[in-house]
Amino acid sequence: MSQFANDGAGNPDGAVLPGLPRQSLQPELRELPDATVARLPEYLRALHDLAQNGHDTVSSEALAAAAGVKSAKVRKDLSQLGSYGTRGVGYDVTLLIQKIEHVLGLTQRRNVALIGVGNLGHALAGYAGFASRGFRIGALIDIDPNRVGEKLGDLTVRHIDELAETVAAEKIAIGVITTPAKAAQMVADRLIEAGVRSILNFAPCVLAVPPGVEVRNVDLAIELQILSFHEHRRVLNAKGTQS
Amino acid sequence: MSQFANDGAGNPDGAVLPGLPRQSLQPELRELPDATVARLPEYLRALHDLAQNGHDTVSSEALAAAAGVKSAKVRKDLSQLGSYGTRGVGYDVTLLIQKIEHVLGLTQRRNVALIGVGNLGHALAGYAGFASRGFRIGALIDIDPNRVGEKLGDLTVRHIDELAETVAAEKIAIGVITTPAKAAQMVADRLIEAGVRSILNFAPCVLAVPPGVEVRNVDLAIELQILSFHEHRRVLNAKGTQS
DNA sequence: CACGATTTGTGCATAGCTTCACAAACGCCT
DNA sequence: AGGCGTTTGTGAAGCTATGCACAAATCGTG
Repeated sequence: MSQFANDGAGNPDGAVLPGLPRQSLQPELRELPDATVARLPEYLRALHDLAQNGHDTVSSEALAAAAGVKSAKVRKDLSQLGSYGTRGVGYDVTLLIQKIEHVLGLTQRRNVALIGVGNLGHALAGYAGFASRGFRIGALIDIDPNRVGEKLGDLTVRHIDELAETVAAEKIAIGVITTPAKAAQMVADRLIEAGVRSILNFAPCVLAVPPGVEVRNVDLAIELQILSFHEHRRVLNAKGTQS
Repeated sequence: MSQFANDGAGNPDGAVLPGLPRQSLQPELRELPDATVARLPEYLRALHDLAQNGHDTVSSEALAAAAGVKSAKVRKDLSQLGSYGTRGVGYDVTLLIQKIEHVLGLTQRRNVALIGVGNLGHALAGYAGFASRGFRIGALIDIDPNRVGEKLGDLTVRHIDELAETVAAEKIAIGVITTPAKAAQMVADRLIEAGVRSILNFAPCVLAVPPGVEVRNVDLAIELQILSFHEHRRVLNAKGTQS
């Protein structure tokens, strides 16, 4: 497996810096609930839509509708940022966008390396949504010599042995793993060794990483299986009620 | 937007059939906590790995390690299934696999329609992970006449106007939306009208759907933004402690 | 300037999830 | 048979997140 203890990499979990106080401190260092952090990007997306549609201000009610949550949640989340809405009016859209982008650290563009240029890797490399939301794909990496050298847009696929140099040269902050599962741990280890501390893992496996490294997993089959459960449950319930 | 009230489509939420009792009933109809349902697929993946490596039984401790969670969680989750582990020994791997697959409704293969055959759609169409985990891509749909007719593997891209017939003919249970955001709501409406009640949405937007329809959202940019937050936070903390 | 309509910010209750800790159950060995 | 080490299943405690409900603040208008 790996030289690291398994600290439970994954989205559902995540005690974040358990030693620190949740309240007070400079607003910069205040601990934010994970659930809130996960929703801020959704608000941000909604706010950008609203801004595009010419809204200057937005009420928690309206923002909640646009983001698919309840208004109380919005208010509580935003109050965590020490945000300045004005009572009777709502939130200033552009101000709120700035605030959220600041908290999420999106004021500087972050460079992403994509490791594994197969099916999914290709798709992500060509996905415009990254660039438009504050990220730049700064490197494409693979282990297959046949793929190395291939050009995609203005990037050339490089070999994984050049990972460390590439990470340094391109100031890579985030590694996206789109390799088969059996290669993923090795890739993660190398990324971490190269100094990367944020990993988005599409491989269907659990990565063991040392503390301080943040992993988020996206597993498409798992999503489908969860849907399958509800689908299945509907059928059972239907049978249950009709008898 | 849509004719439906926004019920808060999204992963973090989801009150599931609030009216029903959580306990007793036939074990088939017992309500399962959402958090548990979300983890069952992870256990399943780990169990398949273990089975492949020749393990006959597994302790909650070992399974927890393989799935990246704590052992108490595993035990509680599995006890929800009324699962039969044996004390002093652990869980029978193949039995547990069967049990979980049964609960998730994976005993029958489910057919998936993929709407939006762009970058990401192509990648998913070619992704072997679906087939190997109980799903079959039964239809490829697009709105662009230039893409309609294109062949991918043994499937031909069909026009969205044929969606309803295709859903019926191919017994589609799940719709996967990989269109641009502005088309997603329309696609969702059509899917629902055609009888689909489970949607996996890759478009960066909130879908409004009527009650009884299950939506799961996967937004890659959001995952990156959450990572960005932690990255940013690390820097702030470093500055905070060094002064 | 006062009033009414609106909307935020938040204390509090509730619900849901996680973790601990331990008794009960099991297999194995003597 | 009995004792020992192991491991499950679960009650209870603690923690996090959600949602309600309302006081405080703000704007517009007469």
